[in-house]
Amino acid sequence: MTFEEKLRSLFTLGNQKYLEHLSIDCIIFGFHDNELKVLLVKPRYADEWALPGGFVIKNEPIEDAAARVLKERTGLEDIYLQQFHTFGNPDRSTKKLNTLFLKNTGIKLNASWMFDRFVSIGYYALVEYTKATPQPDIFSDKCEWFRVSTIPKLILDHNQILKKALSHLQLQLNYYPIGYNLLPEKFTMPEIQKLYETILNRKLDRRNFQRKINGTGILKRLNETKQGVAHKAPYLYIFDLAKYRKALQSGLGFDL
Amino acid sequence: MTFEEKLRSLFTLGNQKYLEHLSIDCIIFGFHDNELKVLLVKPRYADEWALPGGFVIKNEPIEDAAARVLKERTGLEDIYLQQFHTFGNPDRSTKKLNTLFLKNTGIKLNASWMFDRFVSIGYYALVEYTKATPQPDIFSDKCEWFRVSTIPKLILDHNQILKKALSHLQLQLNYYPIGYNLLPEKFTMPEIQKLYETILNRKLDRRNFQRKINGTGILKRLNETKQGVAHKAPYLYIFDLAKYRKALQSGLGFDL
DNA sequence: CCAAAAGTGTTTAAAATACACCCATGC
DNA sequence: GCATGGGTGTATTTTAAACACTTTTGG
Repeated sequence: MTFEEKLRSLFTLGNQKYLEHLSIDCIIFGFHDNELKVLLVKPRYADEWALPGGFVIKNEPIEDAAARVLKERTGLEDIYLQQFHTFGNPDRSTKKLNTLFLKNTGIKLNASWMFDRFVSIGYYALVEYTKATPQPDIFSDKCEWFRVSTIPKLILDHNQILKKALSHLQLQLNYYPIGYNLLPEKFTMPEIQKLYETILNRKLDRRNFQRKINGTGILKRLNETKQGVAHKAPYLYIFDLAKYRKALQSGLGFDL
Repeated sequence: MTFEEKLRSLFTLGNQKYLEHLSIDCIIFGFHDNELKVLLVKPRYADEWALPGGFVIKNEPIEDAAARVLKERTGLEDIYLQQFHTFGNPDRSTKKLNTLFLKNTGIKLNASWMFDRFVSIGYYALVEYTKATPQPDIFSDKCEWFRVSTIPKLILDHNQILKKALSHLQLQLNYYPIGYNLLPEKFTMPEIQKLYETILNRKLDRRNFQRKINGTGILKRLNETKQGVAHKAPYLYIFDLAKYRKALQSGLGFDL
């Protein structure tokens, strides 16, 4: 199938495969250069960027749909995805965008399920920046990381969605462990602290942070230090996966 | 329109008015006799009870759809509704129930949008038990309050949905004020404490509770005491609505 | 040898918890 | 008059927050 055939098929027959009116938006967070990043796509012919999204296959659990979107945009699997809110204003429609898109692609269509209003279920994921290989979707020509601190105006209500994901994540930090999938396998205490600081957008006390994070038992210190760094070499840590997973389920009650 | 015509129309033409595959479930909590109650409906010809639900009109915000469900089942308006989760397993279908229903109503249909899988957005509300007038929907013959502590087996995943609503509410309790819409206009300190105890399902210390709830500033003590009660008459309180609403937005950070 | 970052404990303040006596009312 | 529930304050424990000096390494 050519690119154009694929597109035409999606616009005309997509509703045979997917649930109409329903979409998934994934907020894919990464952490790099001591900054929190989020993965965005650039729809062709559009001025604004967008959150990666997708549709729900008719017999597919919505969690699987979210995981599918994540995999398609990053290549990553088995990542913890957190549903945080469903967005359903009646003006959530990409009709304009799609019309522009079709016009530029030379496809003529009067109607499509894709012109309708969409209720979108929001999920966020925390992934290891270096392991993700950003891949644009069929509507987009780019897929890139953006610093959360400098997000441009996005399509529709995507800025709001991102904001809500972030504040949900900030709350979540107090109850559930994060970092696995987001940090390299071995990492240092200052690194994980900067991750927390970045997400919370404030400084934390080194000693207090260390005490608390150690108190959760999700970290194991190795008898290695990070090599090739200036100044004193920090210890390397890894996650204790068993305890990490347990804490994901039952929470770990501490405040930062 | 007769009842049967209404029904037939809904099953055959409902998808012209409503978004397909999408429903709303409302967990309507009330508080009475020092117990937390939840409003359930009994679908005709079914063995099990269900959460009150509804559909989303094509040009309607999903929040409005939830408010509509709440109003239709209780008569109540302007109640705070909290979206808490969206449920989307592919086996969420009431096809069996609907088939049984149609069979018993003498309506013959081969297909209907109502036989499909539904993704359901969950909202919960806290309402004043005495002000609600339970009203069955078109599919149901009963609509009644149940004690949260003794909920029977419900249809589909409704038990899980209720459980999730409750645990969401319990967490919410630490961040946002509750009680308005749930308690009578004037209420006593022991009453609101029992409300908290009921939701959290554990005893709280009288004095500590009083200190904390007063610390939030959302209560105003009246120069009246509750009349016609045995023993020492407790003071009456009302909510300071301005502060209450402010706290609803910005949170009030205390733990119980 | 010095600047820059990491390792480590203690002190202080705040918050949560535990706890006991007096008061008013209906029976 | 007594049993029952409501009103009120303090002492204790726990938890969070503030804080400083020593160690290591690269330049």
